[in-house]
Amino acid sequence: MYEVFFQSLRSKVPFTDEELEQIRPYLTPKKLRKKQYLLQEGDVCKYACFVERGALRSYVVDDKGTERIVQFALEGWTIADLYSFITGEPSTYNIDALEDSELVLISKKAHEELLEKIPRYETYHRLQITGAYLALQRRLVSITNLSVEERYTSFMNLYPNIAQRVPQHMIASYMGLTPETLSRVRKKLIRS
Amino acid sequence: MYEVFFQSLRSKVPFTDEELEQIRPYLTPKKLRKKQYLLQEGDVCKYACFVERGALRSYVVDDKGTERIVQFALEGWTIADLYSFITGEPSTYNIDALEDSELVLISKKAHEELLEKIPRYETYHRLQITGAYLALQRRLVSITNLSVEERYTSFMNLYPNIAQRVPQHMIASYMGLTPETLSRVRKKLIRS
DNA sequence: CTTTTTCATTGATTTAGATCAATGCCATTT
DNA sequence: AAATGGCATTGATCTAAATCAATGAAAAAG
Repeated sequence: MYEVFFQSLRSKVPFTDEELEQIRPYLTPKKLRKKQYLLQEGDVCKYACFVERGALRSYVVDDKGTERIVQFALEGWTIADLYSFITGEPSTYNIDALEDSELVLISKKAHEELLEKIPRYETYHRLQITGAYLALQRRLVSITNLSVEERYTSFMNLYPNIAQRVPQHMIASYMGLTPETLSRVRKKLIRS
Repeated sequence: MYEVFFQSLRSKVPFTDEELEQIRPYLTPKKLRKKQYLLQEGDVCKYACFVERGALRSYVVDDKGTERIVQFALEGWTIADLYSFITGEPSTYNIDALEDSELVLISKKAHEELLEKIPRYETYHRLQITGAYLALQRRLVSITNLSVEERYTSFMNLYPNIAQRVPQHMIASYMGLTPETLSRVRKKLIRS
């Protein structure tokens, strides 16, 4: 169990085997069927969630009831509402499974103890956050600087695996477009 | 020297005085006059930059030559092109001073040594990145979920200090609007 | 003090993308 | 096999913001 997670740990920071065994008891496995929720708006985000298998998404719902996808997480990715996780405030996010999934959960208490006791865990976590920050920044620049066509092709190049597994209207939502607009963009790109 | 920076360190992590003195030699002071560049597109970002006094911005230039402001940094903030800083690749960002400024620079080498030698520095840096990540995420949600009016008022509430010191067209650029549109939005808000 | 330059505002027009509405296609369910 | 719901596509229309253009005011430079 936890193979993918341990592999991720190892690939970023040179953990010893003992360290990994120290980490193990802090983890909780969880399975989620497609469409089941990990977190619902209004609840406190009690776990950081590493995806071993499957696919999740986080999204917010606007006034008109439209879902806006904030993040996808395939295997090897981590997903949570970090703000709620850190502050303990109710979340404005929903997180649910797009496919049957196997997860590794880390509670806030576990996370804090790991940060304190295992310096390399802190390093791992720092690298993870840094990667997430850089990805977000790239996304922000792509939103403000690229045409919708460019954004779509850049998304497809960056995340071909997401594109294959996720329905198109969710990609539209992630890109901040309506499904109709994305459909027309695709048509235009295919023609050219 | 470095008062604001040391104050920032202390406020987030309980450094000892000795630790702070260990950090000091890794730092480089720098003054920048208004409009001078800290980083230009195509150069490698060699320093992470903490603002002691003054104001900086980072921006990218699109095909049409329009500047898109990515970030403002007033005193107490850190600014850099983290991607270029980490990877050593040429930057796509420009960073320049909006006012005469006093900075604390940390070279990549210094940063890496500090991360290794002073665990609390790693913790400080982790907390900084986490804060930056959360701010970016809030910004992304505000772009995709809020009307332009709401975004503007939320920006003004969140960063009244920036609004006071920075010309309006730069705020428009930061928000991804033309100056004309921002002007009209303001007019509308004042009337109501 | 005068001359530039930078900046904010306002108006007229254009345009990209949203919205509204309908159709057909799979894939499940029954 | 029929029925249902989720999904992508297409068309017609609407709208928010961009663009183009001009004016003034304020700030900086000479």
